[in-house]
Amino acid sequence: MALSREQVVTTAVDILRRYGLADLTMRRLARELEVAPGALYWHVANKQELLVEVAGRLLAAIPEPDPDRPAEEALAAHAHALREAVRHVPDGADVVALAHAVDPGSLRPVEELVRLVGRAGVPAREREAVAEVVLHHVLGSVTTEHNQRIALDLDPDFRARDAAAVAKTFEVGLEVVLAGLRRV
Amino acid sequence: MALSREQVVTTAVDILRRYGLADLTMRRLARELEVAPGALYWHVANKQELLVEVAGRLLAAIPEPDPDRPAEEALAAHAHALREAVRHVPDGADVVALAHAVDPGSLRPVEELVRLVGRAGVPAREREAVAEVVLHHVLGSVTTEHNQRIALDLDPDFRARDAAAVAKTFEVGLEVVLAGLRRV
DNA sequence: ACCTGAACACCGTTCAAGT
DNA sequence: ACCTGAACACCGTTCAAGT
Repeated sequence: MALSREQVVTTAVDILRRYGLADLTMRRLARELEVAPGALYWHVANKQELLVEVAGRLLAAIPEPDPDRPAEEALAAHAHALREAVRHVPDGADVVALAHAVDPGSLRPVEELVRLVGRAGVPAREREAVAEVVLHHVLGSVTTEHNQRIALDLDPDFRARDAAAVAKTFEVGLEVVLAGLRRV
Repeated sequence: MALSREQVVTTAVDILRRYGLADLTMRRLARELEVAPGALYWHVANKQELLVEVAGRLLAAIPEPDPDRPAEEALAAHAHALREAVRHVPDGADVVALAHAVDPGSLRPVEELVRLVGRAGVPAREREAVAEVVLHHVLGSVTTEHNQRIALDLDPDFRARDAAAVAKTFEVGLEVVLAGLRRV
């Protein structure tokens, strides 16, 4: 049976989940699918387009924000959902950041984030700016957390601040931004 | 006269300034220095280490924060200085983000940022978390700005929001974070 | 001490030619 | 329509051997 775009993207997500971004190469992906590398370019324009699709998949399970909840609460929940979607996939945050950079507006949950910021009272002109702050915080804190994990594995002296404290970083930062929203 | 680590790093910065990160390869760097690629590995352990050094150079001109200024004012000025240092170098924000990820604590102005957050009244336990929010905002907004410039060049229809408005994104986000600091 | 030559094990992408 | 084979133009890194 013929290869499909669907199949290409699914296998790409699989490689990412299992081995991380460094192993997600077009050639490796072709090997996994038992086709020649050139075959992929029938289903996908290039690697960038593939990564945008992969990022979409990572965030696909995030639920639409509940319109009946208080705006700020829904915003916090959405930020947590974004974080969780990306936290357990190696280099997941980088892939989403890349996709957002390459093709902003292509990620449904990011668009929802912008609308939530609006519901929280931020005027239309400033919504995207504030949503970017939240998004950068989510993605940045996940990356920092992963790197700290690596540092911990590599260098056992690096036990100064333990893993639980590291994870709390996210909450603190999110609270600062939410407090800022109330004041501006 | 023999090659030196100094010379290697300086030329790397040069290539980055002129052609961006995609062109900053070990082989290209060797060509520019008129040596074999292997020669670089006498002066530098690997590409990661080189990029950490390059990031340090990009931020080297940032002045130490003025201890006599009000904390919040000094913090805002420092954030602006970080932004300016990185804004005019193609992929400068990515290089700094990478260096910070690979070797946190290696960038003097980032350490100063943490101390400024402390001076602004954030308790020691939460200083790093908040400093990361500011740093991610600075680097993230520069990346977004650059990508928007590219989109503008590529697709003239993308004139919806003009360049000046795009640059203001940074100010809005920074104000939200500063307001958050006052409230938490 | 410092560098070259040559290799190893890879990349992303294109494209004529096949089915 | 969909894929292969083969090429093009690259990567980062290592290391024996030279000076």
